[in-house]
Amino acid sequence: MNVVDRQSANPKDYVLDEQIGYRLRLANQRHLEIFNRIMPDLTPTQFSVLVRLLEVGEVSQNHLGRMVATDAATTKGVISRLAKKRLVNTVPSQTDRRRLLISLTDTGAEFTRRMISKAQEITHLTSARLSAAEASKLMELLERL
Amino acid sequence: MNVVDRQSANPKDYVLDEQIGYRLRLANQRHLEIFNRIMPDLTPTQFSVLVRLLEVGEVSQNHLGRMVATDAATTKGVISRLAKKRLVNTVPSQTDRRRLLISLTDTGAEFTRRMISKAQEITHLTSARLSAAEASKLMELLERL
DNA sequence: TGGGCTTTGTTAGCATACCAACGAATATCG
DNA sequence: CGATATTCGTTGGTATGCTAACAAAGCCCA
Repeated sequence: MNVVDRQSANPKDYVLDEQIGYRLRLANQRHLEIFNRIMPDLTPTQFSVLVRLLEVGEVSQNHLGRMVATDAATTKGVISRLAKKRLVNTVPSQTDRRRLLISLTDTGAEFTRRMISKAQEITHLTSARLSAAEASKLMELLERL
Repeated sequence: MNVVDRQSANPKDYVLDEQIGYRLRLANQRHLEIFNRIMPDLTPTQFSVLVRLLEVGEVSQNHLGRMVATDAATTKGVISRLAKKRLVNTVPSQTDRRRLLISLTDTGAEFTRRMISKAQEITHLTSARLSAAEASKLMELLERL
């Protein structure tokens, strides 16, 4: 069976539920549902921005976006919503007038530290149906992907 | 170390990159990028709707949404965009006047069958960095999640 | 130094994806 | 039968997440 044969196989051979993309979407959907239940005031993306800021301190908006794998346009929206909640500061850089420097407010830092225990619970609940060994195997495979 | 201790661990113990939710988002992002490259005319959700319709024939809009795990509001948008492309028909049910029956057009059915080989390529490329055994292990773990 | 290239942030546009609220139609059960 | 409950589709709102286009600022190098 050559490549062409494999690719032009009968549509019956293509089972949507067995495609990795579809499965990833469903897994993500389940995680989102858990996240929203445990941490209803933040989205996963907002939370990852806060955690990153706790790790690295002050950074420019685009750089921050790169550090959480969101593009510039998305990052802007996330930051402006976090700023509206007074969790982050946004100040223009003095040395590079293109840059907008983002950092946690005191409230934001305290809040983020408090949320981390909830985040651990979210991680725990998400992989609750797997053993510890399976969960770490899953992590490893996702990372290698 | 009791539960409270574990949950209130030092923030340093929480590494964003090791959280399953974050990893799932990145994996999904990678898949999206591949999908978009190989099948630029369709989104993954649109394609899964088409494949489902090929499997089951005519169904109501909400039922179809349930079969691909999207809520009613999302489904409506997806269907109307597919209808605009003339890939699906939408006709009111005669027996239940609330229902809108969705089915593939002839063009849509032919198109979907043709796209399936591309979809197989997408699945293949997405797990290209894993061995066959690892890929199927990943699928199993995602399914059990 | 000056002109081209790159980076930064912004905006507009599109597609998921969710919730909440709603009217219309149908089902269920007393 | 008739009141109540459920289901169906729609709409409006919010948040990601992407691309493309743009101006302003900074960088690089001839």
